[in-house]
Amino acid sequence: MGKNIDADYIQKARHSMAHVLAKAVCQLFDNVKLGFGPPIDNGFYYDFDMPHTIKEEDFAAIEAKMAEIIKNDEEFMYKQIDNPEAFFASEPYKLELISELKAGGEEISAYENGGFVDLCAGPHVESTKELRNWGFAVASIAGAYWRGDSNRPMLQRVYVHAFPDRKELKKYQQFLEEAKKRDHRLLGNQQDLFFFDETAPGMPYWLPKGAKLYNTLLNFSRRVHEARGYQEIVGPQLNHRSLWETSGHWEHYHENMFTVDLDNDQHYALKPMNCPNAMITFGRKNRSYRDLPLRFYETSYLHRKEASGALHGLLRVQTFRQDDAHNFIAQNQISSEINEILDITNYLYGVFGLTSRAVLSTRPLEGYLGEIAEWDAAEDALKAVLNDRYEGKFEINEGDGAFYGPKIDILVQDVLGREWQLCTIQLDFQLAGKFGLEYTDSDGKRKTPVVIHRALFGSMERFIGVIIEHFAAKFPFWLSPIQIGIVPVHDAHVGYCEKIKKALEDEGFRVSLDTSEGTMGNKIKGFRHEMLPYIVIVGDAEMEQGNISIRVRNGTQCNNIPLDGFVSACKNMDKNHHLDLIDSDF
RNA sequence: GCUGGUAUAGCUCAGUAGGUAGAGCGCUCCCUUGGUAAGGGAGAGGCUCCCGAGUUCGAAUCUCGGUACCAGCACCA
Repeated sequence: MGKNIDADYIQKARHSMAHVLAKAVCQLFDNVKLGFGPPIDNGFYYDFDMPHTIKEEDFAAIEAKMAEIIKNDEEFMYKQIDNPEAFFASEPYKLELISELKAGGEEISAYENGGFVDLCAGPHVESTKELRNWGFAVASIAGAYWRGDSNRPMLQRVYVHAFPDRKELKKYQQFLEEAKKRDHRLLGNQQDLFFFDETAPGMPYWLPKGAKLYNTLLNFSRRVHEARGYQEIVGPQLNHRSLWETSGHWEHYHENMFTVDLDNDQHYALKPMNCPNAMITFGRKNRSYRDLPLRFYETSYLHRKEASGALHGLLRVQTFRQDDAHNFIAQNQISSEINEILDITNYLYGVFGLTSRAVLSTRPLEGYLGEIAEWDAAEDALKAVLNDRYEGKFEINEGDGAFYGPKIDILVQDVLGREWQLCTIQLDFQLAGKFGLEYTDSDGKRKTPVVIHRALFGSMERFIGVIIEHFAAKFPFWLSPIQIGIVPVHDAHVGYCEKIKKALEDEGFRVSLDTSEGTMGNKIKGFRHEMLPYIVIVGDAEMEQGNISIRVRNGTQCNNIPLDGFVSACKNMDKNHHLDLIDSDF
């Protein structure tokens, strides 16, 4: 090819291929109106508006037509259009863009390949010839609002996977297969962790093993926060609407709240967030500057009514718990407190082997509350902290903060390189004031505290969904719902197995002994299917020597090792949250 | 909420121009008493084929409405 395949070239080629797709679709179907066709990470898409509804059956024909166009060696040529409104008269979406471009004083440019002209700023590859070795496949079809606006028409979006050669496409498709196997909904069902019922959409039922996982994680979070000076509180599930009016939720968040209307015309709502009750709790007493930072940790159940199409396994639910806290601080404690919170976050994510990056969202241009000077000071403080911690490598989303204060979001990458937003740390200059909260400063004056809303795992449900996929349900020892399975070679060994089980349980481990009928091979199969970290196997040889043999989840076999050596290894993994299983030197 | 799709045994799925449903795995029982991911044989499971209404002599199969789920969009922890 002789072309330099760098990221820019790939973008250019994908975008060129989007034109090929558009041409193919225009040739195959009648009355096609064109929207946008940009390149994306795994290829490109193009939005169409047309009477024919594209179905999966159409994919092959589209691919064949695209291949034909590519084979034709069509040159991409810049095309001067003197009267774009006339030229694109039958393309309403393009006309909209043209008028906007003109209003912005920008040039109207178009590209042509093989007689097909599309409004486009370019650049493109020289000819479809360059796309000959590319691997591409129509991936899916979906509805997408014109310009992402739910009030505007919905177009048909065709997604195409496209890579510089067929091998890479294949590799990407295999990656998708792998991701599919790790889908937490699939694994959650296979591993008996959780399920959903039609009568409670978006509200998971936790099965015994899932509940074990959930509680292990929650208790870990509790211990970490307690050690860092957080105090756990538990507020009510249901509050009278007057509370939500004070906090502003009744006005701004009503659509997302499950409300309860009583016969006596009193109205309540299930809490969608913990903050208002934390405010009430702070206000219960006179507070001194000596009490700050005051950190209330809370993991209550939250309920949020979501658009039906938004629900997605554990990653988007309607009832969930957070490792939530509200930190009340003085103005001059912002830096130190944010630093402290980022410390905890890094520690927590490190335990799971998750890497992360930070995004700072700053003051919105409109609709923000408070003084600009206060915002600027806070943003400078946050930038300084992030600069220090991430060596300048963090993103800034200008104007994307909440109306009440700037925020830091942490995005986490899992082993497959996919990114999830879990953690959010939000400064709030407004809420304490709404509740009339004050503390007495060292100079005797009454001051309003700054509040930090922060959830580090985010929602426990979403976090569990992410780590199920991250670990492919092969959890580290400390987190495994069942840590050790025991298999007797035959019935005569059951008594010895029971002794081992008791010894392990006395040390606090979660153990399962299979005394059912059936071959040991089947029992081992069952435990392996459950992804248990260790399977202890004992028969005559082990009984004689008072030892055990272990089958480690990674396939390693350790024969005739002392029980106490195994126990201390397990204790070590539990205490230090080892990511890997110890498989030697017991 | 929007666009398109799916809804049949515990799981994965097949099926019939509309005439009271099948496979594999799992499960149960019997035989096998075993040394590390499926030993052999037999059998049970759906009788509302997601729910409701309609068409029809007859609907799980057709039509309409609803619900849930799936792929996206929008929204979001």
